[in-house]
Amino acid sequence: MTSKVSRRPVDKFDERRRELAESALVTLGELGYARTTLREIASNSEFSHGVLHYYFSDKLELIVFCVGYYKARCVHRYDDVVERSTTADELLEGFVAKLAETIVEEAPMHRLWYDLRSQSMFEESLREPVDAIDRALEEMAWRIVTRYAELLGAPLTATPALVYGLLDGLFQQALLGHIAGREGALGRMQDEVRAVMPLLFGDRAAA
Amino acid sequence: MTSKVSRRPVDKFDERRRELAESALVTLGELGYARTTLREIASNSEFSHGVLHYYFSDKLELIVFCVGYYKARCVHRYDDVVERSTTADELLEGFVAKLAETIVEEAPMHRLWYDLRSQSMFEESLREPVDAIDRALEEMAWRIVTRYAELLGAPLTATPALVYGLLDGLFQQALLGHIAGREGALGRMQDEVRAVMPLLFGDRAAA
DNA sequence: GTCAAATCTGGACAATCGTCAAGCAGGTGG
DNA sequence: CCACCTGCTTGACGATTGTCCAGATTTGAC
Repeated sequence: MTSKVSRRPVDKFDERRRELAESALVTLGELGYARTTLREIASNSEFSHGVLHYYFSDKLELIVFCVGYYKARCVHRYDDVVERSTTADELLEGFVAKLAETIVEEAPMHRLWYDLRSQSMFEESLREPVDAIDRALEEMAWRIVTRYAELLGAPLTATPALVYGLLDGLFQQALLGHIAGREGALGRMQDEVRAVMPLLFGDRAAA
Repeated sequence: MTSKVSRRPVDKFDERRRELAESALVTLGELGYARTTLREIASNSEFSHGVLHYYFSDKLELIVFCVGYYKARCVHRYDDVVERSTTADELLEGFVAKLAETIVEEAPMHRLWYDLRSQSMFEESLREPVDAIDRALEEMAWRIVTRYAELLGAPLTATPALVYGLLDGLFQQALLGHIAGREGALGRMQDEVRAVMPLLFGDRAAA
């Protein structure tokens, strides 16, 4: 109906690629980029290790595909908070709450992200897809602060790169602290974000 | 003369360990943690690969030793600027200049640092030495901003963790941009740091 | 000079990796 | 029923890895 042939190889093919990418991301989140092997990925799926070369020409292509697949699900993590909030304070509190929540619930994915970003400084092939995610995350942070400025009614002088750099640095430190088991790492990060956000705006920031 | 026995095995032993750590750091900076092999480290030194197990029980112990060795040389990178500066503006300009300079001249070491810090989220054994460096870097950043506040005569409300998180985030983005060959990445970071520093202080920050 | 300890070499080991290819299962079209 | 394509399994390969060790070499004490 949708096409002349009843079987749609492209859809099936891509669907299985995504399924394998899912298993690969679980493994990558557990072991990191360096220690992840194709056999371990396969053992985390319902297939054998040989099938990976049927759907991916290369280990690197698999990783790159995973990076892109990972991107799609995480760059809109705060959209709900941004859209639903009606006051600046509500937005800020919803934001810091979700920041801590995602560190607790998705720590393996976040440490994988920082691992891959580090690897991109050594592996040329990773730079483009990694940079694409970094830009998408930067836009995500920008959507938050512009909406915050709107609700606050204060002028926003910072640049997207500045905002993302600041928040990402605080987030990374909190993730490190949380994985290392340091108590209060998340709460401290929340306080830091609460302290930083008003600084990005004009004089009315005391609210 | 310096001791009863003319031969000092401990000193010699440690001296060679440092020598090998030097070669290891060169290799690690080029290839990253994942792709660095003991044979490659040895080929970057004047010894054969077997000697590494004479001075280090394990590959991991070698890496950990390298991390600690690396720490000693980098945490005082800005001490000169801090001590020599007589005005707040001079300190800030010296700081941002040195930030860009170290990215250009020591990019392999910095990407290695971020690589190792990421690995510490997967490898338990790396957490303690990595965290020690992170704390030392935090203190380094704190020395800079406290001196800056002193020269500025303005109150400093931020915490060490906040200051380090912010600066480290901006530094990391600049390093990524520089390694990826993006023009203006360093200059943009310098502008961002110049914009952020005054925000950490009281109202007199417009200077 | 002699001898033993310290130092270093280079090859070998098992384990593990990415990759590949030959072959099996199962459904589809003719 | 046969031929065929797709999806998948299994086992093997060459290469590379960390590790270990037997022996060569160097060093320093006497």
